[in-house]
Amino acid sequence: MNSTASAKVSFKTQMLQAREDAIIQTASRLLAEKGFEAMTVDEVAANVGIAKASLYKHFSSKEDLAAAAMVRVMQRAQSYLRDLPPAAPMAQLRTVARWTMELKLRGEMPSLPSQNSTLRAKLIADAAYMDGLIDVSDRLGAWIQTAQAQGLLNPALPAIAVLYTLYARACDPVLEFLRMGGQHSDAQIIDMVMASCFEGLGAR
Amino acid sequence: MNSTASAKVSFKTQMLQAREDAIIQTASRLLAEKGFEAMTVDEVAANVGIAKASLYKHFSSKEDLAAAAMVRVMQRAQSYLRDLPPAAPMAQLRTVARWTMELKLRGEMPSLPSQNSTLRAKLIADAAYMDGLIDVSDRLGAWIQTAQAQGLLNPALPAIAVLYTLYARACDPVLEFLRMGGQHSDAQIIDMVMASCFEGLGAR
DNA sequence: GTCTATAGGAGGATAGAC
DNA sequence: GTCTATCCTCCTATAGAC
Repeated sequence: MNSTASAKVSFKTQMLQAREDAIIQTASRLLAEKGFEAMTVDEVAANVGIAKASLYKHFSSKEDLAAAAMVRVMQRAQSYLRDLPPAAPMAQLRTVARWTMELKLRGEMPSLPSQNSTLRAKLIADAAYMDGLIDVSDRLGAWIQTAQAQGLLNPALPAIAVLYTLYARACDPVLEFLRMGGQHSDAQIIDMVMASCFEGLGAR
Repeated sequence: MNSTASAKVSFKTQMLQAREDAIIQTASRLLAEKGFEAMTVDEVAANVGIAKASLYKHFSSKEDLAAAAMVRVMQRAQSYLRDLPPAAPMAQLRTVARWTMELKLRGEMPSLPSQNSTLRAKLIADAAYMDGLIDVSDRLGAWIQTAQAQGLLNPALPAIAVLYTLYARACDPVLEFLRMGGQHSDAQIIDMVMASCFEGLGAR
């Protein structure tokens, strides 16, 4: 192996990696737009600009492709949480919630398959996804517990309910409902959903 | 027409009506369980215990069937709101929110097609559905505005944001997430989601 | 690994007898 | 209106040449 051959392999690998990235990114976007069932592999391939058979060289099934997209999102959340500058737990929770809403409005947040589906089974069996989910839940859970101990969270809510609520708000349809209304900017929409999430619908 | 013939026709009509009811109810349940895309007409027919071709005598397409189920839910909400005993607006809103969560946990609340789908277009073109939606929105909207005037709702939220949030909470995945955890009763789950909805995640 | 072409199968919708 | 049997379209997945 000389350096030229080595560089060539590396370049080739990079090209492949870049293509795979493009596939995953497109899949992620379509997953957010239409959901797993309505998304077709033809559509993903066409958007990337490759033949469907080529896509199947990278991912052995539609479920695999979608799972890769979900893993990508989860890893993105992991690195986001890991690199977050230190702050008070309650502030961290608000920051993270706002970030997920921004992702959602940018069409980069595939909705979690809460409904029974083949994708759901695939994800539960996917070690990378579950590891990411557990890591994210642990980090959020630690902040939640500390914030609870500081008396900053609604005492009627167990930590698990707070965690699930934060996950659900990342996919909140209210964001797109309000955007369809066309009366508010994205920033205003996020402020409103943040307010309803943390302060509640009722007056204080 | 003698009375016997008349009774016979009426009976026959009732049978048809009952079958159509069964079809819609089954479709509604499957719609809640799996969503529109994942639900198959074969499945609905099998669950009702009739042939698929028979189902197509009642509904001319899968979209029509699903739309009928959505209209049914909407009409149910209309009559529920109409028959609600008088109370303070804020109390009404809480009562309605709790009722929708109970429906959701009983598997009788088909999730709204927030994602782009053929069903969505069908519903927007469906007069019965849109009439129901507008009626429900008007009734809730009146309570929301009164509650706002009374200073009982979060002033950071315009009425439309409150309305959309109530709609979204009727389909909140947090309900099923918490149920999957198996740590709480349905009543406790609803109490928690009600608390996070109206009081917010933050302490007061 | 990328392509074209196609197999294979699921599911929406219909034909035609009763 | 209900059935059985079938059509036909769309979509996942693969074969085989380059």
